[in-house]
Formats: sequence, C-alpha cells, structure tokens
Amino acid sequence: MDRASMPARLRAEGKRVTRERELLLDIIVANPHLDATEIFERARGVNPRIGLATVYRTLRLLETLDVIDSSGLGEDHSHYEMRQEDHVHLVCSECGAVLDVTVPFDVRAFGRRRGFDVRQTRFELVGVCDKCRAEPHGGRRP
Amino acid sequence: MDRASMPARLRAEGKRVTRERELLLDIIVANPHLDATEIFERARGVNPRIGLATVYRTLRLLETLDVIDSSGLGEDHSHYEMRQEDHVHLVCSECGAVLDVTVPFDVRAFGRRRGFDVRQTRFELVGVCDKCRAEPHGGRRP
DNA sequence: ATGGCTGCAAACACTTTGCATCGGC
DNA sequence: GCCGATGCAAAGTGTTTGCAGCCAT
Repeated sequence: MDRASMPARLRAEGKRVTRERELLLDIIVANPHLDATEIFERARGVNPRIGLATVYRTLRLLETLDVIDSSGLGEDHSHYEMRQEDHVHLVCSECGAVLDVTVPFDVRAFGRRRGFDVRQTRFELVGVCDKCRAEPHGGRRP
Repeated sequence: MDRASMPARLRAEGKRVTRERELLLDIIVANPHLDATEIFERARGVNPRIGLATVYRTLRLLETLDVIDSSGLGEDHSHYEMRQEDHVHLVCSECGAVLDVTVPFDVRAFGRRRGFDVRQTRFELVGVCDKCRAEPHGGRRP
C-alpha cells in the first residue's frame, strides 16, 4: 500500500483526511512493528494534543480498509505495519528484533487447495537470534 | 505431548499433580483451540468449585513447560492446544472453523538459515471456508 | 454549515496478583 | 506438617465507547 495514495483512498471511502491520520500513517510507514502505545508516544512528540483513543480508532479504520496489518510478534498485544506481500516474522524472544522474510510457498494456493479463500496471513517464528545466542547475558527487548 | 506422561512430567519439574490440573489437561486434549473462558466453563461442568484464576495459572504453567501452545486464531485473545508438530491454522472468519494443516517447509531450517534458533511457531491463515462462501448469509461463529 | 473526527474519561474484556485456606507429598 | 496450589476478589493491561466540542469538506 502506497503512502502517497492514502488521502485519495480515504476520501474514496467517504472518510476524512485529518492531520492526525496523516501523522499516524507517516509513523507507521517509517516504523514497522510498533504497537499502539509506541505509535501514540511518537505521535505525541509531533502533536502533543493527540489522544490514545484516536490512535486506536485510526488503527482499526486502517486495518478495516486493508491498509495496515496487525500481528502479535510474540507478545500478547498487537503490532502494526503497512500491508505488504505475505511474509514471515522471525522474532527474537530475547532482544525483540524482528526480521521479515518472504513466505517460501504460495499461501493463497495452499489455502485454496483446502477450500479456503485466504484473506489474511499471520506467520511468526519465535526464537533466539544469533547475537543473543552469542551473549547469553540479559540483552533485554529494545 | 502425551497426556498419560503428564503427571510424571509435572512431578519431575517439582510441581504437584492436582485434580484441577488433571481436569484441565483432559479438557485441552479433548478440545483443541478453546480459549480460557471456554476451558473454564467446561471445567466448571465437572468441578463447579474451580476458579478462573486457576485456569489461567495452569495454562501459563503448561505453556512454560512447553506442554501446550497458544495462538490467536483470528481473535484478540489466546486459544490453547497440546503442543504438536508444526502446523498452520486455517481459520474461517465467518464461522470460526479451524483446520490444522502441516507446514509445507522445514521451519527450523528456514529459521536457522537466517540465524534464528526457532523455539515456537505460530502460523495462521484467516479466510473464508467453502461452506461459508456457499451460503453468504450470517453463519456466525460456533 | 454540517456531520464526521477528536480528546477526555469512563467502561470493557482479558489476564494477573494478594491473601487466607486447602491438600499433595 | 510443610509448602505449593486453590478460590475469591481486587488490581492490571490493552482496547473500546459516550459525549461535547472541533474542523474538513
């Protein structure tokens, strides 16, 4: 999904293009894998009057429009990123690093063969990355 | 993970084998993909004195011991099942049906190639199943 | 100007925790 | 009998919603 086409996309859906939505989109484009609170904090750095509810409402709107995707990334709450080709999230449980890798098979065909019309994919592999295996002392999440 | 070996496994970890733990294990083995509340309700049917906190504490214990796995299954809270070989969850967003299918590639090798020691996999494809595509009227979640 | 969007605070759903009691070992 | 496990209720998270005022169209 192309950032530049979002204003037109929103208007096409009968939605309004507000400064808050533009700001949140910019943050999500620039920083994949953030959660709602992290997006909120960055947004406040630019517009201190923005509310957390607006962040959640905007995330829900963008997800409904298939503009962004959410995933757990090994934690119990959602993280967000612009929609892109199907990929696997390799997540390090020690340092929180996330690596995006293309899925090594045709996901739509795989589902269709079992009678499913696949609309959304969420693949994650949680493990320990090279660096954290090298230094087993407490390298906490970034 | 074999249900019959669980008592020994618990004792080996210095944990106790209680009637509550045995009951919850039986429910999880017999009904994959339930969430905490559903497990709680079934448990109450057998032992009306069991508490929801015990369900959550037991689930956390079993997950820590790698006896069970949790996954979102298209919803925003956890569902549980006995640990088994890596598989993809095909989830129908209309009726909630879940189909388990073997992953069509070697997950550990895939991760290792990128420097990750994979400990856990969570693969899900959310879509619409055959039946729900046939009858587009409101077939709600079971 | 009009109706959607926002901020704020209260409400919610799910999960965890403190504490007195209970029961495996 | 000891100490871990349980039940209950209260506290914590992350997320949603009601409402008055604001601003994109």
